[in-house]
Amino acid sequence: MSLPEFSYLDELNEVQRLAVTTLEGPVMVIAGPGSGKTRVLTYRIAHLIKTGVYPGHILALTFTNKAAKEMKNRIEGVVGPQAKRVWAGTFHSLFAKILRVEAHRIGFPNDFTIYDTDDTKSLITEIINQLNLDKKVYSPGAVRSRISAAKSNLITPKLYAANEELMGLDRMNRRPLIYQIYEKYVARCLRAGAMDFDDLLLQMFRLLYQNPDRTREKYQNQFKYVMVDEFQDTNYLQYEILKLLAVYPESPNNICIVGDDAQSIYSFRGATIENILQFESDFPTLKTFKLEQNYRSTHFIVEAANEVITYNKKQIQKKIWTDRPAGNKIKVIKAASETEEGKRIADNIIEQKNRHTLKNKDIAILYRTNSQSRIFEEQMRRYNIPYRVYGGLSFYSRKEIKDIIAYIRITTNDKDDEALKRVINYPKRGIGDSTVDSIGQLAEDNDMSMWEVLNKIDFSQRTKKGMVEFVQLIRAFKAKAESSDAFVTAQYIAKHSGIVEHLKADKSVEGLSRIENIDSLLDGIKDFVENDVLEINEEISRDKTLSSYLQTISLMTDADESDEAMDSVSMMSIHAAKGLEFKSVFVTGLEENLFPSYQSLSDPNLIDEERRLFYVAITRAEEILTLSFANARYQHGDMRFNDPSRFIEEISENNLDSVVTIQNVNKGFGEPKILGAFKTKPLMSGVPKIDVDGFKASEPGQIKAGQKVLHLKFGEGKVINVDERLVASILFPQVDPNNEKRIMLNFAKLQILED
DNA sequence: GGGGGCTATGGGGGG
DNA sequence: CATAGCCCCC
Repeated sequence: MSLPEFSYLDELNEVQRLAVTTLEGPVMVIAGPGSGKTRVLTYRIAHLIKTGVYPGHILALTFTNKAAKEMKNRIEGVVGPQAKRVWAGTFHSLFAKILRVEAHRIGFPNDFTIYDTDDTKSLITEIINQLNLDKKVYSPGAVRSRISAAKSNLITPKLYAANEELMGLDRMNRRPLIYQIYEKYVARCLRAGAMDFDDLLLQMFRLLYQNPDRTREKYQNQFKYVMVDEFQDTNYLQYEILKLLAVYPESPNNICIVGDDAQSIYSFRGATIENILQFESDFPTLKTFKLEQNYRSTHFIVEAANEVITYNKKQIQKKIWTDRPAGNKIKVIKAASETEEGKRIADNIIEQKNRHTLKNKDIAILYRTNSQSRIFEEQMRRYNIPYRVYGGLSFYSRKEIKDIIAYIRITTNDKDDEALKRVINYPKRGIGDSTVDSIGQLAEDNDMSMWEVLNKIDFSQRTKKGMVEFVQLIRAFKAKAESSDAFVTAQYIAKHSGIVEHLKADKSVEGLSRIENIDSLLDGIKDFVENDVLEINEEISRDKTLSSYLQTISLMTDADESDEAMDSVSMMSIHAAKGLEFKSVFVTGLEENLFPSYQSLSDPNLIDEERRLFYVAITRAEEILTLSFANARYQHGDMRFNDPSRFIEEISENNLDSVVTIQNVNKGFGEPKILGAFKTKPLMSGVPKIDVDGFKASEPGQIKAGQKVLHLKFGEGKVINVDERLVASILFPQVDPNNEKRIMLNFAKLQILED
């Protein structure tokens, strides 16, 4: 038992307690799903504070703002209101807040604006046009991701042009001039006083790197203890920033990272598991703790997760286990079409709610791509099941909201050309595309912002009226912002920009809801001004300007607005489900070409990432896990017939609800002609008959390569190989004579027949 | 030069 | 199925 003031330590298991109480020096916590990671993070911070560390000296980087908020609330429960002084938030939101104070040191205005993906693409498109390049070859999306990858790896335009590997790849893709677009893009962002998402990291790095004496030292002293959650999803740049903060002569290296290589699902945006390996070699005195006990899920679910992940070769060795009851086996729903998939899931939800007395909010439907949500929404409405869709088109990406925001942006930062382009002719005031283009060209040639051009150049009579109108409008907004608070200004902007008026002309349901959306945006701003919404840190939460508001919402994601009070079924992408848990989870669309996605099929590394995504999906479930797939679905406009996902087959029948899978295999098809078109591959080719009574399992350690063994489901097999994790490759000729199965010896029961 | 309607094309995950 | 680009009319 601990001293009364440390009583929270009694709520931890032994490894958790060690991770919480090892406060000094580098620490790595490898935390399996449901292993109490949040609890460890929370108590570790609480413990730091309880042992005398000033809360404002603790930096805690989380994956979502919501996670940070929850963590702070829980810390507050242990140590009281001083928890508010902890610096907790996402990399992006925290660095944005720091840059709001420091950006002038690296050539940006402190009230820089944040370009979202749309702004970035639109700017890249403009540059492509200015360079007279073909938009079909240089597709803005592809160019953007090359630039993003370069930034995430600290490759400047100069380094890019000098890098043979990158340049060679671009030449191969017939896009040799990406480096020029990159160079121009960087210059344009600087000129516009704008940072994109990658810049929030990159400019933070530059700030620390280029100002070693004052600024870097200041933040090194500020953040005496650094903690990073979901470290497996950080990229090279993020790690380099962490090193600037925590590694310096005489640094105590108080850095603690928490993560799980098996849950790394963001390599597409530059995250690299290499960071974990790098961390081990950068900090040789590192203490590592592995949290392997799963408190979330029942036995069958944990076992299925373990089975699936063994198919990935590269992993940090660990084994997740649970002492929770066996629970429900995993059910597989086979549907004829995506519509039927939706219906059967709705049926199952109703049944589960009755049989297991679940609430709607205990249930989640997960999918690989956001576009799959539509069908589920339709069916939930049909069955009167309340639901909420997370992700996809968030509130702040609606057109009417972006329009108002664009006016606010141009008001707070008149150099923001992307905002200007968005609203200079909305509502219509007679300024057409070619006029806007020529303003853009003038701005480019004179190295000034479009706003400056508007203020300096005389236009032809024809467009003059609209132009003068626009300039005076923005000037009035700026004046209002000088004298009023964010809410009053925003209200003024909404009213005088003409947007609301323009929308009122539209009497349709959509038109009305757009006006309602603008109203709720204004409510949000009012709330921001009046209530002390604590984000990140108490000391910097008093900034109530419009530009501070803009930064807050730019980094807000849908998950951050989740409404716990509502009792509705949650629908979201698997990426968005990371870190969440539900009593019952449906993982849908389990078909080859969809999950795993067709883009991943040719690359084993991408398949492994898809598998980790599947691993994340199934480990969200506490008690009930249901997998579903459709034989046929509309993809890209026409009907496709996909095979069931390989991931279903990677779960052994031990853990599947065989009654449902076997009996339903031939049920539920619509028209027979669909059946004929669907080349079904049986989940298991043959089911050998085995004498169960005579079976006697051998010790896992005794299984060796070359032996002949007996498995209760698969029959006789030959052991090809056993690796150090006690995973055996075994060929079961009766099941599949061509492919070995990977059997986890600690879970599967095998009897040695012949040595 | 600006505005509106029609056809062609392309489509992952997210801060 | 949504957006961009194109064409035609004002």
